[in-house]
Amino acid sequence: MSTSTSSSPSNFIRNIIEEDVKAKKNNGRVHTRFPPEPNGYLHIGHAKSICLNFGLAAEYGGLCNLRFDDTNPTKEEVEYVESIKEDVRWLGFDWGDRLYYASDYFDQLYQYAVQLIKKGKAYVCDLSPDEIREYRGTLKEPGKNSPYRDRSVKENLDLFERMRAGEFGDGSRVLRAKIDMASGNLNMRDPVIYRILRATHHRTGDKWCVYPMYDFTHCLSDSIEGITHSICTLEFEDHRPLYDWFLDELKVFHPQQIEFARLNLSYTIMSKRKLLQLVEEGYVSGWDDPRMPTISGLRRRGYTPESIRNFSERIGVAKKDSMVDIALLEHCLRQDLNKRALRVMAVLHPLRVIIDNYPENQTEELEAINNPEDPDAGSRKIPFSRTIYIEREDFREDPPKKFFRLAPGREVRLKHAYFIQCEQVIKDDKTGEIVELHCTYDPKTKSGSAQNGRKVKGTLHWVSAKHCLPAEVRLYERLFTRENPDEDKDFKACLNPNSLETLKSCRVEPSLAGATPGSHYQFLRHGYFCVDPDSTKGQLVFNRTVSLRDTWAKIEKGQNK
RNA sequence: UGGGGCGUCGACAAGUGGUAAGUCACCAGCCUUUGGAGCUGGCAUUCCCAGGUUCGAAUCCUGGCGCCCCAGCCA
Repeated sequence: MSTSTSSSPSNFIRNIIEEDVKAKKNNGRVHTRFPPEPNGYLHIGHAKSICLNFGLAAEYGGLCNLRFDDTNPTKEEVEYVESIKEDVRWLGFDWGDRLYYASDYFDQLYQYAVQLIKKGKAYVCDLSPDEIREYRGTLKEPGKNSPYRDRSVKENLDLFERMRAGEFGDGSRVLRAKIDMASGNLNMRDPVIYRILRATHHRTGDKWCVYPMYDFTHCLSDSIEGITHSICTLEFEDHRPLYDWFLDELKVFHPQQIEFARLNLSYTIMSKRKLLQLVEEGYVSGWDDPRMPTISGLRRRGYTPESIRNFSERIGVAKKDSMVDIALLEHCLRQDLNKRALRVMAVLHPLRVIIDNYPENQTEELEAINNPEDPDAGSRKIPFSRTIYIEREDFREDPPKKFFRLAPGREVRLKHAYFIQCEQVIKDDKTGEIVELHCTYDPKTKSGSAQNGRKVKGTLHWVSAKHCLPAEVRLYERLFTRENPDEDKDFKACLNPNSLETLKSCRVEPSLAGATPGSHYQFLRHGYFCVDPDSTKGQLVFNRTVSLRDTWAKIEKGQNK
């Protein structure tokens, strides 16, 4: 994956690294890491971070670790670590033999804590959680010292050891860093660094009943791994002074932290907590529901790793809070799929068409190109016969201006086949619904062009009734109706009730028989679709990944105004 | 003056004292056996505002204004 440095847009992190390398800082070494907590599935926001960290390392000939920040056993599960590994791999990145867990460092971390105690820089505090909060003060008023702040080193060492040995109850005591209760930065007001928690950890089991807090763990884990550039999101800017304090007091390798703005995407939410809520309360079918912004959801929806990586590159990296238009993500997707997706014909809302002058029992095999964007994709044969299905919306009994599809008396082209002309409309006597069309074809227009140069405005896709395959098609719209669902008091209030439409009686061309889950196609004139794992032998199921740009829909919308 | 950040087109985003890149979106046209794709053109006399320094300021200085983050024994 050699994204050439020259073509990559400049950003402030690249500039910093560039200078560090030039100045031979860390001997010119670049080592990053992607540090997720295994408490949920990864989403597109994480993808930005993954691409950044792995991308930067690759670009400067460095390394990138995958490390799980697993310091809270009450929220973490192996299911999540497995999904995270799968997602990072799927995105196209390789952590080599550098798969780490903060829990691997628990012994070392414990020793670091002991060192702080010995330096008189940490103490065991018996205040209750409520009391700690009270003593912390407020944003504008300083806090006050804990009555336990001046315990002797000896007593602290003894108490901390007994905390670890399980002598005290959960939450009864904590180990705190002794810094400054009057600091304007709340993170510096004697933060908790160890708490007592009797919970089985997914990796260390019941070995520990004290667990280090994130702030203490994270910076020291980066230090232990020799991370040169600790890239994280903006909200940790306030924590940097604390990290600096730990690192300096302990006199260990000091990574450089750089903060950037997390990704916000229009019409979607990125909060793991809220995503979990959608899953648990059944608003979606799971973490990999194709409407979810999770990596697994995007994958099932039909997104490609290439499109996500390209997107990550194009949104840039900065410190400004921003909201990226989801149209950009969709653009990257279409751009990728346009080049690689095989074109096939599928009719989503079938309308029967009988070609009266076409021989009753004849079938022709017509040549169809697989992808006009890719000559190597070759071509295939598709069957044509007297009865076909076309898209219901491709016929209008009373066509509006600029509608150049089929209508009574009109002639259009059937893609790869013949020109047909509409002769008769058959309706249901009771409902008035159009049930079928009778047309005639011009045998001299085979493969779609007239010998006499006659032009036709519209080209329709179709399938042969006798040969087509049944299929289910799932159409997705954005999950939320508001550009920024987080602005709502209850983000679920703007959930889009029409985010999923399931079409059960679709017809697709026979070449799709045996299509495997995950494969991408362009349904001509509709959009890009992929085969869903729910497909069975008798019933193919397709997800609409993204629609094609629809100029007609835009025109018609304008006409109705 | 609690602390920390951030303000460049509708949305992203380069630019780091030499006279506003690029992308998405949008608009117009060309082309087309996908109303797809592609191609061409348009789209910030101005960079949150006001002063100042300078031959020259988005970039430097001063003062405002606006937005985001922080009071978990979560990460």
